[in-house]
Amino acid sequence: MIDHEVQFKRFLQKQGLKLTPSRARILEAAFSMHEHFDAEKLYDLIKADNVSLATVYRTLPLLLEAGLITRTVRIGGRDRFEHILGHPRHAHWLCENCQAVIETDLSALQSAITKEAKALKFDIRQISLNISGLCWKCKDGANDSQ
Amino acid sequence: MIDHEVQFKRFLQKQGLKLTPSRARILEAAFSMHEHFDAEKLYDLIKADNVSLATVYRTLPLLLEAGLITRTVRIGGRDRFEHILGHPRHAHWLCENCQAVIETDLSALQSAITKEAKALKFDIRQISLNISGLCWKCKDGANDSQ
DNA sequence: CTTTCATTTGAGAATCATTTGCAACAAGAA
DNA sequence: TTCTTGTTGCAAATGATTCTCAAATGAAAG
Repeated sequence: MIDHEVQFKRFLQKQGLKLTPSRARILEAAFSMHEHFDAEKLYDLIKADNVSLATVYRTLPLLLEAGLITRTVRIGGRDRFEHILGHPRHAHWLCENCQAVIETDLSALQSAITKEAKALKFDIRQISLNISGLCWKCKDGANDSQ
Repeated sequence: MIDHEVQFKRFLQKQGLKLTPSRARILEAAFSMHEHFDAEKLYDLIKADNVSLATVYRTLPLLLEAGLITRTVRIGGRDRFEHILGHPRHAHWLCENCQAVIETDLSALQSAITKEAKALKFDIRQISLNISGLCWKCKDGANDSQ
């Protein structure tokens, strides 16, 4: 059993839940994605295995709570996620024109945020830094705004 | 005419649009709120003046583009906004348990972000730093998770 | 293996914030 | 006035997410 599967199983058991085949399949699919994904994209990947979209939606919050995935940007009315494997904390730069998503390291900000958290006595579960605007491509020439 | 109204009018004219009574009313309502608000809350405030919810939804993006309001946190499936007046950039700390929203200054991070933007040649329109987790109240005693 | 009992699941219906289509309007230009 | 273009309220449409429910499954104990 792979590392993150063990982690998920442990998390589920702590809540009296089980690592069912469907859940394992969803987890696997999530970790097979090396970019952002949304519920629909995940579903496309596994619907052949007879896993319903409802179950995908039911499992996503569990993965979130287990700390195995994070919610990142929201595009076109859809929540996007990404798994944590090899994804150190990063900021998302979202171009309003071409919808491109650029990622950058967050470590420069990390310490400032942690310090603030200590002052607030806040227990951080997730940090999400999204900066929207225009990427270098759309900023100059491509004035086809909208 | 108030300052932000002038600003909105100017913005609209630049796109060949007009500052209609409905739009002015929505702008006014948005600036009368001194906390976060969502479309519905705004609508409640002005429906007596015969402004439709559809127009509220149509105007929100305009205010956003004009830089007069920002989209902040998303709670209960609803987008929340806030006007910029007297609201310097800040982070939102969202408690997953009691849904409280705490705001803190962003200036400590501002420079790091600006530096990164320069490197990326990215034209920043909006910065949104949301940190979710547990506030000091819910972190300790209140273990009524979920 | 069988019973028990809580958890899970797929399928489809239901929700609910947000968008859109449309016909009536308003305002400026010609 | 007439043409054109943007605007609005209303109602209907959309679309992601959630819920319902009866059937299936799983773990534990006999």
